Amino acid sequence: MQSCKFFGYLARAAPGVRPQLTNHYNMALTYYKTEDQVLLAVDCIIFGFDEEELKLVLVKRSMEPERGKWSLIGGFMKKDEDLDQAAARVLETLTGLSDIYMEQLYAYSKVDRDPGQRTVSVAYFALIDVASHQFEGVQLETAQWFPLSQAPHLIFDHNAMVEKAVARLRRRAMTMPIGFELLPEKFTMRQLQALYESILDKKLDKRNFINKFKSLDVLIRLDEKDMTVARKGAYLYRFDKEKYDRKVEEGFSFKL
Amino acid sequence: MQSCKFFGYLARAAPGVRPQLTNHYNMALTYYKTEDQVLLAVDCIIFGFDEEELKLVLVKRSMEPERGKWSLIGGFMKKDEDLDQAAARVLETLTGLSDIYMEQLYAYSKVDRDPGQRTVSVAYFALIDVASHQFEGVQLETAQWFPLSQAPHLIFDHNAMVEKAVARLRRRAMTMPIGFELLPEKFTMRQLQALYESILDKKLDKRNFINKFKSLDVLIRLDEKDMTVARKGAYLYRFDKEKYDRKVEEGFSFKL
DNA sequence: CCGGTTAAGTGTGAAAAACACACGATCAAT
DNA sequence: ATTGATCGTGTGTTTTTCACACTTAACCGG
Repeated sequence: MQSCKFFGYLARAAPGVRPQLTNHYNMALTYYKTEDQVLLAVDCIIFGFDEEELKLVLVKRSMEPERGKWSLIGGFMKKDEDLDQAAARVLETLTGLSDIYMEQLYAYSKVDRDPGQRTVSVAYFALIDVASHQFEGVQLETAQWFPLSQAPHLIFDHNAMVEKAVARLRRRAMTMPIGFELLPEKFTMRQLQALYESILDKKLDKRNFINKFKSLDVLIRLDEKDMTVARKGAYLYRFDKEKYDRKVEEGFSFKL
Repeated sequence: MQSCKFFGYLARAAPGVRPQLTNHYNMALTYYKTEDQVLLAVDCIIFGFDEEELKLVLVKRSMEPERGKWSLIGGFMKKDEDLDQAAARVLETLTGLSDIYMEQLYAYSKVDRDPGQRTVSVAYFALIDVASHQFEGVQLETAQWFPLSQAPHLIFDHNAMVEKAVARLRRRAMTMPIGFELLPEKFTMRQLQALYESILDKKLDKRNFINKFKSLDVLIRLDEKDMTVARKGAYLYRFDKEKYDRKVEEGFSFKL
């Protein structure tokens, strides 16, 4: 945006001081040096859907102490990357998955949240379709899908992170037709409804649901049918990303 | 929650390693040492309302270079405080205001967002009633209220922060009767409506607005009238925090 | 090949919420 | 006493939401 933004924080901290051009750099160094630095972690709440229910990935700690304790996957942000990149890297490193929908959730910063060292953690949540994104790699010997309702106690403040992520996912689901990230490319209405039911944790009426979605006009009904699911077979649908994006720009609302 | 959470990140980073109980601490130190630390800043978007329109506080940088550039108020988080505390401290230091509604907004982390040094900034937004919270102190020689629509270009990514804060405020206003923070304790319906109109940036119908709020049942009409505002005088209302909190727990929705 | 079984697809009417809309009341100032 | 400014109020219309039950297609087994 601007060219020289060097004294942003300096200006605020010492508004009376008027440094000369000759020593900007030193002053900044001096100033910054007095400030504390902290470790910045990212933790990922990875939601998945597998035709039945909403799940999340947890990793089991395999060593003492705390053997048997579960945790979100996480890692530290490096100096040469931003938080989004760190979250994507952590996800890829630990699951082999890339190009996944991720969204920043909240920064957790309680002083004693990590007894090891002062760490601030920024939680991210990710959405993936379980079936079409099988994990690869040994890292995940310890990782496991948990049905949301059966998630165990987690270390640190990870349970709070999960709760907040669920709340966010729920709000997203109710206000915009998110959730396609959680389904395969082609899906049936039944699957979509099951997804919404498990996100919102309540039963929805079949007809009202389909009507609502039809009126949103972001689905394309294909000529194919999924014959495995019923004698009669169920139409497959595809998400119309273009129409969706156009509607997002127009700022459409959506209520379930 | 649990007692010994020490190896949370270690476990994830090196799942194959199984440290002995005797050297937990050293291993953790070694591990943590290899990770980068960064400066963590907080920047505050301070919204205010003064009977007419929505404003925000900006501080003018008074020294070269960048003289005349505006910025949000901000500062760095210290090791012995969390982000909420840091935000409250920054707000109090620079404006003398304490006990103000604040909410974490988003963490900004682009590598080059602050050319001075690698800094991640967590934005907070605050809501205050301009009239009953006059600034004190010299610090604010450089601070100034700006009507939202007339806010200037800001340093770094501060404009993006403001945009996001406005979006959040708008969503809040539409889904829960927030905004009482922005009004004096007693207020007229007209003021409340003017506030909502300036948050949502559109005209609302007087009768529908009052009906909507009446049906929410979180306002108490006082016997007093504000006679300055019209010949006839306008009823004063008070926010019923108890009822409101009860409703929030029941998870009420609200749409404007 | 025919009847039985299973899940899919489909539309309407009632209730609730949202919206548009206009005029009389009050009091101060002149 | 008249004027002017602004407050306060209620109803009818439209839109959205919700509840609800039967027919259809295809496979399966006898």
